[in-house]
Amino acid sequence: MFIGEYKYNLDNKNRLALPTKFRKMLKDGVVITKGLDNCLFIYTAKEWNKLANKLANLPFSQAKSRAFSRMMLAGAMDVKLDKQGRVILPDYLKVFAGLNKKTVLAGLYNRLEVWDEKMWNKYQKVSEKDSNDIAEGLVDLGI
Amino acid sequence: MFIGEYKYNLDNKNRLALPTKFRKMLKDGVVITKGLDNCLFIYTAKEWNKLANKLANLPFSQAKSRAFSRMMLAGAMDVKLDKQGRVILPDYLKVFAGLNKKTVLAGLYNRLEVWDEKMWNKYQKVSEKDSNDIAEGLVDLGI
DNA sequence: ATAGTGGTGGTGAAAAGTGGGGGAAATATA
DNA sequence: TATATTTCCCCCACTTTTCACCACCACTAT
Repeated sequence: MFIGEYKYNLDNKNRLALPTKFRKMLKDGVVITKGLDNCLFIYTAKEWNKLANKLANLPFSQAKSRAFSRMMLAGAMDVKLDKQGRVILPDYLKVFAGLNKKTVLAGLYNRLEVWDEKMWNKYQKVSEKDSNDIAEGLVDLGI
Repeated sequence: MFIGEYKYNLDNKNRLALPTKFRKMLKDGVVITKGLDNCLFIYTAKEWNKLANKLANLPFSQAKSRAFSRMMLAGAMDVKLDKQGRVILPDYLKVFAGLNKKTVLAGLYNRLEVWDEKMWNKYQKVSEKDSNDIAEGLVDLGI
């Protein structure tokens, strides 16, 4: 599964390289969707299907369900890797995540996250400062 | 199934192109109807039948059920795709959804939604503000 | 030092988006 | 009823975009 932090450049054709060591796992294509904290989530087809099946059964009569589905489902896009291990990012995802040239890919076990480098650094800085406080709150989760 | 966000132009003959990757699923024709939040819903024949059965079984003794059924059933129209993968939108649906030239198609798993681009952007903006609520919804799904 | 691997940019062919014209069917009118 | 006119729909064509493949450069490891 995915761990680690990787830096890549988004080229002017919106192509983003995925870390070499993960490419064999991702060769059949991935699903990229809007994540939390202004980043993008990348899932394998398998992991995505688990998530999508839960989402598919939400009732469209509830306004909140609709908003939720529109973010996660309409926000998603399944893409294939080219021979160099790159994916093409749709414009709307690039805009959503505020991506410029320098991006950071972060492995979070069952997903990869895509961050604009500046936002990543800012987030890191804030999180480091608060990490002690954050850790205190994790007792409830058994950590 | 349908995921993703796609931009298309509605031409001056009310023709709307459907996303290329979905056309093989839709080649036998689709049902377009009035949706919620001022957009249109597009279903395959199969998915439409499921929905229509549910609607038909709503208790017609309740005014709200009747109103909802009238919107979705009387609002529906089955259309075929031309050789270019386009459908013709009836005027009343175009008016209902406030469509101009620039439209957005959104994949919501078992349906496609048709939005006027401006309304879509406005909706997205509002939803982003509610993203905290949406994130808490994720917890309920075990995500 | 050299070979191999990985990141990045470019190019050409194929496909997709979009607009228009022509023909058939339908309706209206004489 | 026949003819003329209009509307609708199908097909064709052009232009733009996309995608797959190729090539180059840099860095690393043997």
